[in-house]
Amino acid sequence: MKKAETMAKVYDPAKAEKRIYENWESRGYFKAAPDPDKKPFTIVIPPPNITGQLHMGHALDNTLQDILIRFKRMQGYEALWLPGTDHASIATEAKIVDAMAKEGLTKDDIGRDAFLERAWAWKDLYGGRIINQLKRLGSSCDWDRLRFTMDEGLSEAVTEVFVRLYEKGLIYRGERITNWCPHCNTSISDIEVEYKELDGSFWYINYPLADGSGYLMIATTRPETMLGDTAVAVNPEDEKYRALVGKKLILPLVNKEIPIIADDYVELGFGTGAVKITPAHDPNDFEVGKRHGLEVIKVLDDRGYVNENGGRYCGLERYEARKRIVKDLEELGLLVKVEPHKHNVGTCQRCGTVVEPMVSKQWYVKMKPLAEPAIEAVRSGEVRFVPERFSKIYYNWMENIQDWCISRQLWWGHRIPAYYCGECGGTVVSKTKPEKCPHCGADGDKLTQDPDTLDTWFSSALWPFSTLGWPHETEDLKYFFPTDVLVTGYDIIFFWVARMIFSSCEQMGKAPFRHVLIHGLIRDSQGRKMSKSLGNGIDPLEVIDEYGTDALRFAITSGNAPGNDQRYLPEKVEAARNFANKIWNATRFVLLNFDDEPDFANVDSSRFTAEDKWILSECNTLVREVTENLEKFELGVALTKVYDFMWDKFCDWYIELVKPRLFDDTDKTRTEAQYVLNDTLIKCLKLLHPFMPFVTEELYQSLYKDAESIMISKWPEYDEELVYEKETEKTELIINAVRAVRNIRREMNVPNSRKAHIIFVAPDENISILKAAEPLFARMACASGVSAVKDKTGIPENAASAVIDGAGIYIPLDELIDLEKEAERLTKEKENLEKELQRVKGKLGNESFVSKAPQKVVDEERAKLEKYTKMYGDLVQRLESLKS
RNA sequence: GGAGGUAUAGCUCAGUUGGUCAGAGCGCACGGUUCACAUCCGUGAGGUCGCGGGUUCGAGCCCCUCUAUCUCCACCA
Repeated sequence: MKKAETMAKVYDPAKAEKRIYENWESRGYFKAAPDPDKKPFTIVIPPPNITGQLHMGHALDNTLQDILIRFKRMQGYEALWLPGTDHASIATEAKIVDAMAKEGLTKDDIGRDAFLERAWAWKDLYGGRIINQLKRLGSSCDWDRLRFTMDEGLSEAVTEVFVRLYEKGLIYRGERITNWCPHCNTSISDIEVEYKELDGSFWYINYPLADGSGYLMIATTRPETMLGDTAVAVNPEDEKYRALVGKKLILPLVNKEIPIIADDYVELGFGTGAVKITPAHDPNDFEVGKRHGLEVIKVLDDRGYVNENGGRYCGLERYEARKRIVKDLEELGLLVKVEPHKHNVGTCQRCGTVVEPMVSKQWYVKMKPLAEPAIEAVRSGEVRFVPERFSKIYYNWMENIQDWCISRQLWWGHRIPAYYCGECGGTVVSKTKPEKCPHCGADGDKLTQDPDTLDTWFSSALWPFSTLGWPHETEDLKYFFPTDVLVTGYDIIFFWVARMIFSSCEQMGKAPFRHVLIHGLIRDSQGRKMSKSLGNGIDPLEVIDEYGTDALRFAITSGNAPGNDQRYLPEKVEAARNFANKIWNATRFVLLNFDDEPDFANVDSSRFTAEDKWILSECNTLVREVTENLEKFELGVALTKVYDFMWDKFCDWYIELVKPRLFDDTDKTRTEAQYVLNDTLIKCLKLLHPFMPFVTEELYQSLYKDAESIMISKWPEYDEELVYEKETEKTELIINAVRAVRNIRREMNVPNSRKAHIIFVAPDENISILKAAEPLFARMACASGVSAVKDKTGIPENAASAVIDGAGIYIPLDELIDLEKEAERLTKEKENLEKELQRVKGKLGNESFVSKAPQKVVDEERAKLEKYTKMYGDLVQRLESLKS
């Protein structure tokens, strides 16, 4: 029995995908190892969070990577796609804290060790989930190399880098204002703060002068911080206040004296011109305070409650304190007015809580020296952003970079390798706990390690080399590093891409990858960001269940420009599913028309017909273009080309054109048709495989008896032999003729059941071609017969007609013809042609066009002129004879 | 305040180096039960490529102004 007879009429992805994936995996096709005979091609995965669930962003990101990896693997590269997961310290810790809260437990209740035990258990439980979801996407990662940011090797890399940077003076510990999240209870870095515009108020408050001579009015959006005020500042140029500088104010509610100082920071003409200075809770005020030697008084604790410095407000939550303070000021008559005020408030990226700027002692990475080589790496072209415009965003950030706060008051993460001596108070940074304090010689047990952990991005910044074995000089590292492409969304350029680049420049002396392929977001059908709170997220796994992985992959990688956001539309997936089904049926057709054992050994290329050579040549062009597009990361363009070729050229034309030969057992070129069908289809499947791995594999296996797998088959190559201009012209003549006939019949409302004779009036060289195509016209254009003649004598008057390049077409329709309608139709045609002619004539009549445009373009225009003139002449004649 | 994106058919979007580039899918109209596929086939209608300038022999594509819209960064108490 033929294979095709066992194929269902409709492709069922659910049946195939699991089996195929397991086969790939068990045969070890995803594995990569250094091979001196091959060139490496490496991608490291953006490690998903262990707490993560696959979402559309992952689907897109990983599909793109898989396309590149599969393409390169087929091209003969040693293609490594290195997978892994990220411990995501703050996100994971928050989840575990939440889970514990349900049991009525807090971190402090169970202690650090027990907490970490829970965290690891969590990782074991959920860390694998996302991996299995990635597999359902068809991801061809080398799973044997699965890494985790907190596994032993990567932790070693983290410590190594920390110590190196510290020893170089690029990591320091300092007391500064940091963004503090009172909910997560940790410091966070600048980029972890998201600004949201919120409705707030401006409170205008009178601070009494100490000498009782009046008041100084200030305005604030955070009245509770006044508890920590240690001065009021005015601009030194401000005439209004010049006399007050140096005088004292009584800080209301606290009742202590604070000075009036002059500082440029205060902007003339804004607000009241006087600014309360709270060095402990505002970055600008902190700087002012430093300049003026002001006392730094912290009035809030880590949880956002007023502390003992807040006097009678001590113990109040910050917003509760705000209310009370405003009320008290009002009672004292010091509150002048309240104005509504919209302002941007920093919130915690993770939990959304309003961030409190607070002075605290944290570890920082000094960024300026690290940024410079990282900027240079992009400027020199060592790293290229695709699309290029994202390098601007990168520069913009890198050139204005602030020091990076890397310590977190969390437990889940890499512990900071710093030790403090209980004897002398000295600090030691060391890969392992020192036996003695190097400062005072105190015994090792006097040394206590910093309780804090590192920002999760500190470890992911090392990902491209830590996963390959660094700091050890491994074979993998030598072979696979630097990696080739990093694929990620633009939302993560600062968090990750930039940090990988400077970390790699610093540690490896070169950039970690050559290309950064940036993609956009997948939004909902209305263009909104998919989010949990909106509940508008689409689960890729559900889409896969319904339409298949290939359909999803197709839908999200076609029809959008690199770096642009796209909307998720179910219709798109549906169209993609239909395409998978289309090629399924095309293959089924090809197989149905094979003999049991098609013997391609006997194929004689001299027996190839015009349409054979046409499709071979078109397919050859396709191979070249798709390969070029993929090399340039123009994935969507590449995919569209394969789609158009397969559906339009291959299915709608080539298959239809060869049907007469296939259905006729005695046809002398039948084997050649079978061969070309097979050859073209296989090339197409290969070109399509990176995008739609499952269906292409399934079909490839059907076509090839002993095929191992399409994913390790050889990528098609452009063949200079396969260029057939003459045959292409011939075939296009047939195609255009068929189209024209169909058009006429449709316009004339001729039912398909009514067959009609077709008369072609054509130059000698086309006569035999058209005549020979009689069976095709019969099949494809409802022809009862075809004649091809040199001139119009003898053509019945009541014929519908059309003019194409290379032939006049006449269809005698007797009673069916409506002469007026026919004339109308031809007049429309004529007008269109006139327009074209005018355009071409105008161009060629323009002397500067003829002299300045490339010869090729001019020649093309001349050929057009000739063609159109001929067609126009024919049309005019036809119209005239109609009228008479 | 700074930077960037987008504006093309009713809808969602392509358009790779300026020269058949005015396209696709969906939708719409009309017609198709012959043996690959109705998840299909065929035919067709629909756009002065946001406005206005400029460069060029030639611009959807390059430059400038403007309008609309989105995003990122910074953030004045």
